[in-house]
Amino acid sequence: MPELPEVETIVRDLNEADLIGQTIAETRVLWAKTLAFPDLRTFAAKLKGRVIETMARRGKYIVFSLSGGYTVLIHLRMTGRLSLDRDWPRADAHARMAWRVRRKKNPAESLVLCFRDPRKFGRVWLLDSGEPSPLDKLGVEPLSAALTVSCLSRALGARGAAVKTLLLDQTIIAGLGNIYVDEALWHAGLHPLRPGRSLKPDDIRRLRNAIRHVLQRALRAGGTSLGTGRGNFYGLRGQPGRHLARLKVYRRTSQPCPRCATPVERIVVAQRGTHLCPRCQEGRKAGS
DNA sequence: ACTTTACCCTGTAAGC
DNA sequence: TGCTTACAGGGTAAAG
Repeated sequence: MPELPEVETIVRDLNEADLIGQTIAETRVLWAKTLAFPDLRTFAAKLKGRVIETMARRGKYIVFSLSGGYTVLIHLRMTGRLSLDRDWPRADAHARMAWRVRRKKNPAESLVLCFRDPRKFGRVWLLDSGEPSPLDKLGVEPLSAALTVSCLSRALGARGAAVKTLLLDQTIIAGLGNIYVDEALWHAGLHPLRPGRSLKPDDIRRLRNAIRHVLQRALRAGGTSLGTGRGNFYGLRGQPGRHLARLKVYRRTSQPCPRCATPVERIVVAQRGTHLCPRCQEGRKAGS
């Protein structure tokens, strides 16, 4: 389940590959619903001949800026993966979309960017300049200087919903998912069910620091791979993330809290499995 | 305007 | 062993 550190890892991999300045020669759609705005007739035609100018990340979106003002967005959702291959996917039940890139120096050499997604939740957008974009709705980038204590205080302080629910809301902070929300709340010593408006200035300050700490650590480890299954996270070159061993509570139900050895508890918040230390994150439910 | 629920999907693990 | 069922979850749309 790629969240900010995983998506950022892939974008960094992409930027290390020789893609900037190269031309999209051909697009193949293997699962039509992957297109967020189904316009199959024009999709491949609009992309043909476009030059890749930049590749970046916003929230959990991968953003390709192409010549002519076009933007391609890729959201991996739960199980999406990208890879760079020598040829089109063959007999690959999970391949959903692929692009052949023509290299300036060696046009004969084929390079194919392939999007795979067993669960079919991932989506791809093609946007003309000025078109409404899913990026418009995104909140603050948590690793940017914009995530200040006062910014977080304004966003959370007026809301009655559980702090975990608010942190998962991409219109408030862009890029956090289930793993890093649980981890950040543990680091901050905050119960996931605490209402946003119950948070005091010091709670907000700890939360802000915890979010950045957790994301930076995960990023340095190349993301989190949970270890089982094909839906697992892998980078562009198929490398797993190394952050799993550093998780404090996520998917560690009944195992000792690394801080106080109390068994980690699992509850459900916002329809998501939620992991916490009932002692370190205790008694803060009611607020005040 | 806000909050909650249903839905999209299929690999994996648990249950019989 | 083989089949069936529950579960995982990001985001959006519909419902409350």
